[in-house]
Amino acid sequence: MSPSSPSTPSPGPLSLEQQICYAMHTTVRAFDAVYRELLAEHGLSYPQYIALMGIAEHGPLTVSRLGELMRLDSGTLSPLLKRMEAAGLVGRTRDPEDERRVLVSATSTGHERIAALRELPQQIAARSGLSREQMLALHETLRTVTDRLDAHS
Amino acid sequence: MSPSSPSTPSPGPLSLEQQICYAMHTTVRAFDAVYRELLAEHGLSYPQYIALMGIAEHGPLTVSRLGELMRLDSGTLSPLLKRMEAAGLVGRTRDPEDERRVLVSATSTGHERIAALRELPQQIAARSGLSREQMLALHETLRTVTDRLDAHS
DNA sequence: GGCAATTAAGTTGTGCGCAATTTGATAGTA
DNA sequence: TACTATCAAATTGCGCACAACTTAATTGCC
Repeated sequence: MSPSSPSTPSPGPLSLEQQICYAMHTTVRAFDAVYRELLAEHGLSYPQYIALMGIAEHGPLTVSRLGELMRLDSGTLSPLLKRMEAAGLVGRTRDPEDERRVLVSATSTGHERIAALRELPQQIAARSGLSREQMLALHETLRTVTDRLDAHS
Repeated sequence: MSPSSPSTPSPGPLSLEQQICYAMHTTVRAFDAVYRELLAEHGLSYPQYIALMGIAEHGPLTVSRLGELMRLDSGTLSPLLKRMEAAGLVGRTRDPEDERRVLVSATSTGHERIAALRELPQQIAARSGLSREQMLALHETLRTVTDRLDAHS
């Protein structure tokens, strides 16, 4: 009987290389390295780049709203935003409407930094070697997976 | 002119949600949460699970070999392996052939832990909601992307 | 043999990430 | 009004990750 037969769903312990978590882990490491390289000269880390993009695009927003966007909590965002504030990229002010909230917005320096990175997505796309169709397919698959994983919890 | 016309490759700064790095970041966060939940009762973190799989499968191997497999350096692996040794999951011994090297191997407890996690890949696959074909396609795409990203450096 | 160059792990410092807790502000209710 | 509950952000503690450096062992070359 073939090991891929439908009647043998678990043909022994799955090898590491066959597991999706391993593939994801490996790909993320590779992406990380490339972003690190391309962002270094702009003084941004990969999470900072995503945060700055989100802040610049979605206007002044609260820490928890940014947290929903990035799937990160205040334990991660608070120190990250303080570092970005110290770097002059974002401003943080208490919301006068509700002093519990902190509104984060991009400074002009922050906007300039994002503008200077206008070409980054294309650079990454080029390095990834995926066609536009493959890129869209991957994007769609990632969105589907994320939604499904979320649905369970 | 349509914004997706071939003659307009960069129709203004790309929105965060359209960027592949954002999709990857989001998906990884979602996967992380699920692995964290399923591995908690086994006393393993996600990186420890991958490391233990690799060690159990690829026999006694050096720290640097494991580093190639996981794309991590000694700065990450040394403390991680020490924690796993303290937990009784792996053994570390200097290679008598070359005292610079440290050979890492899974203890019987480590093998048992992996055996107890035999069903994890299926559980993850089920939660991800991808068909076998979609899973294989995603896997293939990830491998391709990783290879291409590596090729550039 | 002696000695510089290389190699393998480990250490230090900084940043990202989460769980659990704390601080401070708002909302609700007696 | 006062008291409790809830909510937002920050803090603490621990683990993962990399860059840069250190330590110790091996190799290569004289």
